[in-house]
Amino acid sequence: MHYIVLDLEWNQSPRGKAGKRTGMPFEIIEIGAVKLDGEMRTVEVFNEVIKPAVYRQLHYKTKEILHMDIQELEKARKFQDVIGDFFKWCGDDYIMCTWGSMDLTELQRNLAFFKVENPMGKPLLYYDVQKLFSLLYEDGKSRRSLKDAVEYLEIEEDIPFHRAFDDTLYTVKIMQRMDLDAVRKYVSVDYFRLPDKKEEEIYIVFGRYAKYVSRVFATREKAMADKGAVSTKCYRCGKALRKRIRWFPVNAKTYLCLAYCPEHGYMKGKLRLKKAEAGGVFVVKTLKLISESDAEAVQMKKLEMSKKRKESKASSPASDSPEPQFLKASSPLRADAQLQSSLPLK
DNA sequence: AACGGGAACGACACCGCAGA
DNA sequence: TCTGCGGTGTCGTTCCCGTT
Repeated sequence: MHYIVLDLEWNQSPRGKAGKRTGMPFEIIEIGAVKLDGEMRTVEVFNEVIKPAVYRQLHYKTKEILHMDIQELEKARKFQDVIGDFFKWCGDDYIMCTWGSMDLTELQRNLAFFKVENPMGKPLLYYDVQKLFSLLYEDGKSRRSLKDAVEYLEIEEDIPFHRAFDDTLYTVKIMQRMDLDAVRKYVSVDYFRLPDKKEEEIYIVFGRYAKYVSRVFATREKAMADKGAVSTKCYRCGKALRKRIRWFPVNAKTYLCLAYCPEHGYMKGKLRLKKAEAGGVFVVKTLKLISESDAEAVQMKKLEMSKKRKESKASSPASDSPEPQFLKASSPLRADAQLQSSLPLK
């Protein structure tokens, strides 16, 4: 099993949205990759630029960021040839590692656009090294730039950033300094190719949480009506849990819920609705066993959402009643927004 | 049954930061 | 300039429920 540390550079329409080709917002113009063995030792490298077929001029931003000119690209081979060699070079037992979550999506978009067979696994699991970095050194959510991470780990900045192979080398150095074993289980899922049917849906149990990726539904309503999509099963014991707080929206795309496992305690659910590439929506749900105080936080979040709205309403008519309206709002909760059973919280 | 006010919903804009 | 992600803020719509 090898690690393929990959970095791509791409270009976009020099005329902005006006000149954008459907199915190809970004055209890959360079591939850099390093193959590592299990001990993080370099086995082989791959480094090649690609002749653009769609956007034959560089976008000003691309020019600004990347250190390359169009003449260099014109001499290169075309995408279909380079990518064929690249996958041959990869072999067939590997896991991709990238800095950030976009490279594999864009790679697959380019494959689809040029009608090249996609040889990568489905579901496509990979390591997002930027995320692993955050899990190890920060809060697990922050997204540091590659340069920041390099500086943080005191890696010598002896080559410029923003060339595919050079950025790959920096990513490799970061991986070599990381305690990869500590975060090994935190694989990421690429959402370009989604499950077609129920049997293909993705369910991964990590140490501290579980993740589910649904198939594509025609509408948001159909997604939210699907049993599997909205269920809250304990990932420790498999028991279908009763919700203490039903799914409630925290913004246009995110919902939270709170369930309770008699054996393992409170479990928080977070559900995100995402747009699929070919239309429709799919669900990414994470379930996490949490402490009682975190469970209270979910309850607070729900109350906070309603309070915020009340305040924004109350501020407009400028009515100065001595007693704020929301203090007496203990009863008029909508039936579907009410707690299903009384919470032993606070 | 019709009305109206307030709570809740939900679609959308926008932000900030990452990637190119 | 464009995409992705996680988040906040705004505002029109929908729903509930008490009043008539």
